[in-house]
Amino acid sequence: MNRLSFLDDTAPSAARRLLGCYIKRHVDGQTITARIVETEAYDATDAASHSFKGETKRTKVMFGPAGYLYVYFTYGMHYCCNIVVGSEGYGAAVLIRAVEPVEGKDYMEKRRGKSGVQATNGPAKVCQAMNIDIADNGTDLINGAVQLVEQPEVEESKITTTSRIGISAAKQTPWRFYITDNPYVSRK
DNA sequence: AGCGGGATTTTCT
DNA sequence: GAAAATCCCGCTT
Repeated sequence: MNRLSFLDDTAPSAARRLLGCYIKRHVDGQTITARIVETEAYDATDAASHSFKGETKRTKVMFGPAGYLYVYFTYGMHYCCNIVVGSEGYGAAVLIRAVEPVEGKDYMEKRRGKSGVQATNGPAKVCQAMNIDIADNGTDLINGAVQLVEQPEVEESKITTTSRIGISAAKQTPWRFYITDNPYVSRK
């Protein structure tokens, strides 16, 4: 087992557990670190998930083992990144919807052309800020240019659970999680 | 503060 | 050919 064994869990459990963890990005000769503050869970039983209708070329990474990065392109101009969770062969992942800059805040604000919470309070904003695109799809989160660093679990009492944003199917499923009162959360 | 539309292209039917 | 796990800007209250 590796240090990311906590990802081998159901998508909603892993999504809760990922709150507070760090994403480290190695790019342009520097290290960028961000704390995950908002997530959404998707799995194969879920009509809103890319994996719902089975594996395709696009969702191949989702069906692989946990601990890899799943990046997809959408709306003709945006990338969103997910952390693959659960068993190999089962399509599940957790969307990173918002992060709080820990290291390299200037780099992120410069790439975004925005400052403060506007730099990283949305899934496509996170990717733009951290310079993540389709070339990073399938990255190993232990050894790759994008890494996941486990942090102490966020207390259940500090986590808010809601329905997900921006989907048309399974709108009621309460699989969105965020750190209550964190200013970088995309929306209440 | 809230609503509505436009941008822009990959992916799957 | 339509939809898309979004963002930004402008217009109206």
